[in-house]
Amino acid sequence: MKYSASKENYLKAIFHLQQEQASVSTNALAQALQTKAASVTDMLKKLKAQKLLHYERYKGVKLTVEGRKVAILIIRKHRLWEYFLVHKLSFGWEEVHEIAEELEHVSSKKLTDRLEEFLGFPQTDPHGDPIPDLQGRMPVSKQVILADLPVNAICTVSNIGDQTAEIMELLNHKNIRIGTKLEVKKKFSFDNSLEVKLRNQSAFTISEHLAKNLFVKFEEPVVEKSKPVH
Amino acid sequence: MKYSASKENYLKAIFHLQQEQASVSTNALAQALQTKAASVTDMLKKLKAQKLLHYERYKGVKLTVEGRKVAILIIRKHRLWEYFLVHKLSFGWEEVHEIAEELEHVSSKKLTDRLEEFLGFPQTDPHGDPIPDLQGRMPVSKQVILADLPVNAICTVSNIGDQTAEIMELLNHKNIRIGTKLEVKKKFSFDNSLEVKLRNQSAFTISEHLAKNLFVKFEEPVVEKSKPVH
DNA sequence: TATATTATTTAGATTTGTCTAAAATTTATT
DNA sequence: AATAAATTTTAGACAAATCTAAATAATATA
Repeated sequence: MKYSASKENYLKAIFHLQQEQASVSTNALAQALQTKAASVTDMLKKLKAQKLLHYERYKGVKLTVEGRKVAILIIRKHRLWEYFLVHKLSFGWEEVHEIAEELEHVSSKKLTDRLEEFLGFPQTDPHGDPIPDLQGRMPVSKQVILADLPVNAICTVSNIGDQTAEIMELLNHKNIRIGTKLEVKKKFSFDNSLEVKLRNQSAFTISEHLAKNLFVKFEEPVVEKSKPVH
Repeated sequence: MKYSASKENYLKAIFHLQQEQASVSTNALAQALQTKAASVTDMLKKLKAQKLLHYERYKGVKLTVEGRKVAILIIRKHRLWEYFLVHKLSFGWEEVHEIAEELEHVSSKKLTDRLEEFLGFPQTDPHGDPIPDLQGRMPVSKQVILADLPVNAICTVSNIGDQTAEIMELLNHKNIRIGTKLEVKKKFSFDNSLEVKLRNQSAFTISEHLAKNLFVKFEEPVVEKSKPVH
């Protein structure tokens, strides 16, 4: 079955919002899709008629199994194209989202699968988000928020929360990207800012806001084992 | 300026039809776009209002300079994507047209230009059609129809006329593609069929219909120079 | 040239996705 | 619990792109 770009965007938005809350409200969708609540209601009725979601008026929506499948395949396309744009066409990671929003609606399944092969079956997109496989299985990455790490923790940035142009600008400036290794040097309880250090660089401070938007893979701090004396 | 996929398709179709006739009729467009004449009339009015074409009722249409520019940029995108699909994703040349019809409407100019660079600035698409450059200049290839060649002529296939799945199927079967060298062995006036020969292959017959759909670059037949006796 | 045929346009509908404004429902607050 | 506030839905409208059927214009034919 083929759905309009607009419908695909609704399904995708619902999928993402469902990560936070099991049931998604009309208003939340309207905000996510930059449209009006009335338009959302209209569309939900159509998507319900197509059995892509469970919806009862005033109750919010959930995707059906089918709706979820469609959403994941869009996300798969989006992330594969992002990977292509960054690693083959040398785009900056902060500029690819918008273009991928268009490319993800190109329908050919064969194209998606060939693209994946051409890219060497990447596991995550340039923002660190996992790429669902062609059966629509998406690895769940168990990552942790940078803000939650203890002092002296060493970690690798694996994902960016709010992928806005603003955060990307800041991260570029601070030279932080997916895969960057960080060490937490100090935490200030006054404003919850923390001081971090990159390899071969002096430490600098990042705000609580930023630290809550950086997902990392946490590696246990290496304990300086004192050499046995003999 | 950004135009809808539908409008872009109209401009593209008019451009192609203008290669044949200076002025394009409503019916010709309806047929090319697989739609009804009434729908064409409606759209022509809108495109005229946007100054993309010259149109007076009952008189047919021509693209304006602006309309032509838009059309060529779509064609540029179409052909670059076709090249990508064949040379990077290993698609067969007969299956890429449909996918490129979708990809050509992705708007980012930067994407198109980066793609062109990534592909190494190809001059023609997999069907042999020239790829316009980023200023919208398109090389005019002076090719000739295979049917018009004299006996003994040697030529290289440079373009396919009607790029339908049907002709592609036939050409694949006969092992003819862009770049294939052919020698015209015989011409039969009875049905205008002709016998051709590929390198290292025995001669076979092709129909007039096919011969009129194969564009070739003609090389003067090599005259067997008798070796000087001494 | 008058008439038949074909091509094109107009008029009026339809579908998709959106909107505003008003009404209905749910949730929060006194 | 009654009322206020917020959320959600309905009703009615609109723009884009399409359609059918009828009307009009251009072209071909007798």
